[in-house]
Amino acid sequence: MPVICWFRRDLRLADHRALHAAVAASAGEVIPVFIFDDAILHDGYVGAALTGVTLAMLTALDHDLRQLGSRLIVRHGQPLAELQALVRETQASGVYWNRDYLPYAIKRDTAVKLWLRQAGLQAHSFHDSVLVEPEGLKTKGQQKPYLVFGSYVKRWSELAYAQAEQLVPAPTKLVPPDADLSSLPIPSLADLGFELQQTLPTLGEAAAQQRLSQFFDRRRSLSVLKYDDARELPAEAGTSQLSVDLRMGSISIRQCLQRAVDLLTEPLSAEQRQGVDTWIKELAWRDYYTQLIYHNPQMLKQSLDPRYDQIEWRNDPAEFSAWQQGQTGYPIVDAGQRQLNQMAWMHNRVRMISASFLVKDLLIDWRWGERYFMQQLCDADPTANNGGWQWAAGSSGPSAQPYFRIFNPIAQSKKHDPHGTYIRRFVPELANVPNRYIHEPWTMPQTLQEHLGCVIGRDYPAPLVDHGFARERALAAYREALQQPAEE
DNA sequence: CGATAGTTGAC
DNA sequence: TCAACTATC
Repeated sequence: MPVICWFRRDLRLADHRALHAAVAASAGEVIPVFIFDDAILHDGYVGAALTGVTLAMLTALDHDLRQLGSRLIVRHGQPLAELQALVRETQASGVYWNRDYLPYAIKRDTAVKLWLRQAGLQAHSFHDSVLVEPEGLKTKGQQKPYLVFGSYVKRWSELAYAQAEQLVPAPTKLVPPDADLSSLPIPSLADLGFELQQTLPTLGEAAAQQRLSQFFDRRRSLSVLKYDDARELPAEAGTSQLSVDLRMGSISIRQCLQRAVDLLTEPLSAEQRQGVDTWIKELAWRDYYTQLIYHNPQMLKQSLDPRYDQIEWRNDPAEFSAWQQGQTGYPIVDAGQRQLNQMAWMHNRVRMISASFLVKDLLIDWRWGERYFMQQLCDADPTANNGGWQWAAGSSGPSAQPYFRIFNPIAQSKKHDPHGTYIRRFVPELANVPNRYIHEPWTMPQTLQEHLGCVIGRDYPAPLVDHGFARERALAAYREALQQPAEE
């Protein structure tokens, strides 16, 4: 009897636990299914870039399945109803899937599991998309979920490393679904009501494997061995570029960790070892935020520390618009926002600078920024994005980013883009501005501005706000909100 | 309980 | 040094 393998954010064949188990249970008679869900597609957070990524990944998955003699069955509707129809049509004995930990997904999957059990069918869900599941790691004494990353990560490694030793292979052959089992064509973006200007990277499992190999290629000048320093430089390609693959599951998180752990067994300098360790820590952040939101689902809508929702945000629409378009007058912020608008991706260091600027300098509610990033980023992931924004706002509990630590966009720019390479790449108006002025072009003498054809206020915006002033304003607003006890 | 520490900072 | 607080063991 066939079984259904329900693909969601795990669009690959290698080290896919639900697929592996489904193949074993059915002797390869697996119905691979993806269901477009309007509740997700039109929730106001999902943008053209993430949707485009999903479509490309599905096309690649279908292609890869066909290499094994099978094909992807695509449906569109309410997941429960669609699965019920598919079970009827295929006489499947059950449904297999990898677990997802967001509130909507939990509710959806629980309903599916309940129906399957009541119908006497198999319901099998798997630990797959994270290294350590949210219930898998609690504090020692009280068995409570962790709030502090440092404490979490101390005990995370051992559990995570054990997972990295348990990879399962991709199937080598699959029984094709019945020829008359209907499948929708993979839609175009326009079909789904989206329009995408940006060019996306090459996507799919093969592309993901290539990105992983490149990042771990010791011969390349910017491999994981240089990650500790190189990740801070937005002008360099010093990051793994795997965020989109980890978002859609075109690569297995266990395989990522396995590569890193393998590399650590080789002789490495202290600096190289630090690069690998730091990257592994980034994988831990992913699990940390997953469990934080799993145990505190309200933080998707509110600050984890409710006092931060008492901040009197200014929420100026014109300033928000200027930030979105990369017209704040702060070159590093504008470069970041324009990179986002041009590439549907932004370097992580600049995400932090830009987020801090929106929240602290402009005093705009972090949720506005969170939503815009979700709509624009090709790697948009509710968990990582919410975690990152709450961190920038300082609002996620016992934060190591206290509210009085306010990023200075000029100092950050000098430190992480010292030659202005990144700025000039995305802000062409500033291409001819000398290094001395590139981080704060409004300090250029008037004659130089005119000589360069880069007059502040005409060719490039004057700063939206003075950082020194904005810093004091933010400190006052935060102090005021935090002094008051939290309202219910 | 008391001791210790808190992603990536700024002034 | 910044301000004090809280999570964790």
